[in-house]
Amino acid sequence: MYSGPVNTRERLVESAQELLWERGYVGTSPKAILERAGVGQGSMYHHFAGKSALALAAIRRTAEGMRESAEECLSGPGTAYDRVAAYLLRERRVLRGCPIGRMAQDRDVVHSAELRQPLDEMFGWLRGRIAEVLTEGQRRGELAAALDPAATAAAVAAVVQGGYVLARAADDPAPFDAAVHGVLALLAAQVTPAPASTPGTPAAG
Amino acid sequence: MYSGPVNTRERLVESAQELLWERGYVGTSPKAILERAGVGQGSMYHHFAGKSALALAAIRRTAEGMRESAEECLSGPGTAYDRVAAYLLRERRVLRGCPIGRMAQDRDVVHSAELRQPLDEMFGWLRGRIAEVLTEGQRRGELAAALDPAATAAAVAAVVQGGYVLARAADDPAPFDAAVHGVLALLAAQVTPAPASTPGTPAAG
DNA sequence: GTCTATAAGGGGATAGAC
DNA sequence: GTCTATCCCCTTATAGAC
Repeated sequence: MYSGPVNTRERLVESAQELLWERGYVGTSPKAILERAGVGQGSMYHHFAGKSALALAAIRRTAEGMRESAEECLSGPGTAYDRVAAYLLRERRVLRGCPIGRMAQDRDVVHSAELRQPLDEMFGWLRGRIAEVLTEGQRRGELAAALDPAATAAAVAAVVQGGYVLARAADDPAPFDAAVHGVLALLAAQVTPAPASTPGTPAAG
Repeated sequence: MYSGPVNTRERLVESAQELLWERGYVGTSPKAILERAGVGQGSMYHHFAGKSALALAAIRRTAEGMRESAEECLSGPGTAYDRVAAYLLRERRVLRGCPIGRMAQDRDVVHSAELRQPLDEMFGWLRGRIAEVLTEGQRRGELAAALDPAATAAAVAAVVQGGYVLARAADDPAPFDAAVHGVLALLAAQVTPAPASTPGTPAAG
């Protein structure tokens, strides 16, 4: 039973978000969206020019949500390593996959400049934000100076997206968890050993 | 102009391989396969029970090809690091994505035990094979003993799959290359420093 | 073996009533 | 604003001629 917003436009967008996540762009028909939203066909074509316009609204909203939840982890407390770990280890319904990464596999989405833009912005922001966190860690002396923040950030983001792929292929979240722990262990080796809380003041005499 | 095999069954399988790569399972119609292969509808239903049977043959063949080309890199010369690097750096048409990883995003494929099996086997083999290479590197003293081979292998495989996703979202291979170099740099830090060519025999007297 | 013909249903959009 | 009716083409498959 539908239990979302009363507003028709909202219901359409939310239904589209869910269906795009489950079935992708090609696999999602306007009819299926309407049925899930519980509205007639006329309502959709009143609020949106067509399938792609509705999909654009849905993708934008999903990307914004992802950005917010990622920022929550990455701006949290602790060291740079802690914050990246918080992002990598945050609870996910792994087998559902990433609603934005999913779109990147869809021909119609990638071939449309308009539909691809939210994906590009979202992942561009994500890589940049992780790189910022890593750079900050280097400035604070938490992370090895030799680390390339941009490349490492791309690797971190890629592990998440690739983890979803491996997990779905296996129908088991285990490969996702293994990949995340693998990259975290590699990153942990870049953490500067035993920094004194006050530089120049060894902890024990 | 079609320039593949003369054999009708072969033409169907190869056409299906290409279209599944480009458009995914839902996005690929029997009609499109027939047109690309240049055969009539009756031929397809003579050789295959239907769309999914043809797709299964195509997916199996693609998975086998990927396995062979990965094995070529991973069984090459050099240290464990060299062999993993060879796999990660091998030439790829990045924006096309991975033909097998692509299938893992497709609902109809993942929900069918039969169609998902080749994906599961391929990625399972890949993670295992990379883990073997890493374990061998540890035995030879090339890699830090603390490294978790299975987790690291999963991370390596995930970086490739996720790299494709990031690159397609950006319509630019750069994020793929950045991710690959990021994980390689992290792995390089696990390489045992300056092993003597003959243990106990320093290079210079 | 390979072809064309045919069919039942869905995809995506428009028209127009209410 | 929201609904139903209608349209044309595509999808997947079957039938049967050659």
